[in-house]
Amino acid sequence: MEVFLKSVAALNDETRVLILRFLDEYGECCVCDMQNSLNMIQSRLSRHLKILKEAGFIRVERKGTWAYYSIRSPLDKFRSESIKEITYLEIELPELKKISETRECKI
Amino acid sequence: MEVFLKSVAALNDETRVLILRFLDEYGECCVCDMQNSLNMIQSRLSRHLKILKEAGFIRVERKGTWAYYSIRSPLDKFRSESIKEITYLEIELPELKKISETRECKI
DNA sequence: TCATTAAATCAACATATATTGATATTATAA
DNA sequence: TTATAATATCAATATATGTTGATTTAATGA
Repeated sequence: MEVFLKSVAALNDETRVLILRFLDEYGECCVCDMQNSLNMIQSRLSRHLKILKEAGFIRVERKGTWAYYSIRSPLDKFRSESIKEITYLEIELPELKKISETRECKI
Repeated sequence: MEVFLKSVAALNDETRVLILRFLDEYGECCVCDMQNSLNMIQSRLSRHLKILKEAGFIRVERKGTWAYYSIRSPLDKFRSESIKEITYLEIELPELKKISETRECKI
């Protein structure tokens, strides 16, 4: 029950649904790129990434000061069905702005 | 997005997960029987039933003063996967107390 | 019509969660 | 080391949601 409710609670927020959709579309992405692309302030984004991570939807890999997030793989049936369902929603996805690669983050 | 979030929000509560599991196990059931079986006060149960109904998980059929709730059928993929996932949770299910049939409700 | 019963809704309150700006942590490089 | 940049966490506040007891609504039968 606890694990299920944690997954469901993580899905129960428009911001997090958008983040999942974003990562599913563009693949691994660092926080500052998401800040830029999704136009979210850092603390807000960080909070939601933590919730999604602890609910088992995403994973992090640290590379220096950067944290790269991506959809966890493999996902169990319920989580992957959830992601699939989110894909069907046809959310308007902002374009990916990869400033991290230019070494000009300074967000 | 709105419909998806409504479904997810409906799942995001231990009480409602239990109600779904209960209805899935025992089939159509009236409110007073659920009150008794699940040991919930009427207003609480009624609120959760409404949320589940509006999220598309269950349906009601009125028979006189009684309201019979059951899992809606057919369910779309996400909702039926959710119900399936809930079944796997192995929730301890209280037994069904069918007092409504004895005509001695007076709850 | 009036009383009774099942169910729905309301009002008050308590708890949980989201947002923001400020601060802390961690890694890198000068 | 010290400064800087990326990310995480904290504190304060606002909003959403759950619980309860009281009230309302709707259907039935005397």
